[in-house]
Amino acid sequence: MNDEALTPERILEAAEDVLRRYGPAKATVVDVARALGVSHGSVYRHFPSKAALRDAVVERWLARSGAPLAKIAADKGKASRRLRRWFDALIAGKREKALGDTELFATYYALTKDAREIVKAYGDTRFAEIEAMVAEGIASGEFRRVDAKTTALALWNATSRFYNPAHASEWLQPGIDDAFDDLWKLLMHGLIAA
Amino acid sequence: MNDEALTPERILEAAEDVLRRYGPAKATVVDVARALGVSHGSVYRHFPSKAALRDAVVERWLARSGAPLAKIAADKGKASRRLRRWFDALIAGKREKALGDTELFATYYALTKDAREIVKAYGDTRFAEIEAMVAEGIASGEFRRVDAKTTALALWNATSRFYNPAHASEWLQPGIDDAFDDLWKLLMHGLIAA
DNA sequence: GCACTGACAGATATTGAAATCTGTCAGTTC
DNA sequence: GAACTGACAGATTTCAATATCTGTCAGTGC
Repeated sequence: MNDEALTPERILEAAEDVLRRYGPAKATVVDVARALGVSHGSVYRHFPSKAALRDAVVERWLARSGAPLAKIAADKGKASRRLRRWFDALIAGKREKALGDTELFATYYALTKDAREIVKAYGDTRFAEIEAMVAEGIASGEFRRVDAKTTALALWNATSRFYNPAHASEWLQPGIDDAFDDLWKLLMHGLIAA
Repeated sequence: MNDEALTPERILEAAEDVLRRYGPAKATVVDVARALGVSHGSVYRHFPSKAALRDAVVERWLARSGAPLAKIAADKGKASRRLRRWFDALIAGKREKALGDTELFATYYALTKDAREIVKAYGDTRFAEIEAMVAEGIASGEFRRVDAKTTALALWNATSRFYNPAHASEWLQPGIDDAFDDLWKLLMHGLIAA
């Protein structure tokens, strides 16, 4: 047992461990409580439902994933280079997780399917970062005078094959980096001011 | 019973019916044989395994899906317009199937996961059509002097969100057509000769 | 001889009874 | 009295017995 106070934070850590160990299909609230040495009723004092607990785990995970991207977006320097670094980091992060610990990645991917709201908020934040970088590129004269929002969306859509977990099985294909680079060049050719 | 000769063609039709009715999880070779009024052993005289039968069903389905695209690719006229019509037809076809009969679409999508070879061949054929259209656009001076193969791949990758069944759930989002149009404009801006 | 059947072995799927889980809450503890 | 427990109802999952399916092949019938 543990005499530390039972906090949402401690519960989340235990929940992550349990999910990592048992996977999303087998992990139960009872398991989480057992790992903490408390009754499962106690867990329900801090989270109203199993779904809410899972959502919170996903939120923590996405917050960790998004931090380096927010950092890049806030950097100084040429917008085109920053955009490219941002997408490289996005793709590298996803790929590292997907290929590094396949099972854990599958677990988180499965969880995101039930946490649509959370995932949408994460997507909105990321999208805002792209849009801001595009807008900066336009303001500096580096990019054509396109609409920042629609262009950001076009970039986001165009690159989905390289970061969307639904495509994870394709990330092992040889030449995937070249394919991204070729696509990026085409997109930038359409975006850079003449 | 039926006194027509038992042919691969008749078996495929019955298999399609059975798959449509029961779905990929429940459809059995015994069901197909029952629908034809023969013993299941007879089916195995024409297809070496259940997997081969399913593959053949997928192959037929993909051949039907691909025909209109091949036709557009072989048309005359400006490459950029033809490319756009081709992608519009690809996307419209997928979307019509996905939203028209959700269950049947899910059935075929599930089948394609086990028919990788067949799907790859289909993808190669479609890819060759794009490449040919790009090459024609370059030859006519309409497009920049890009590499046809890498550019075709870039277009294929950039648009996957709009035709890949893994994204079918997103096809109902409002503004999806505008999003595709904006992406297309950006891509063409990068491709059309100055 | 050729197309087909039907019984078979081993693999897979179904089923329903038993076990476990989720979410609640009256009661216990400190 | 705030934090926690544990028993409970109803929902979901597990498990093992049972049924069905896949793929083969010797045998039947035309």
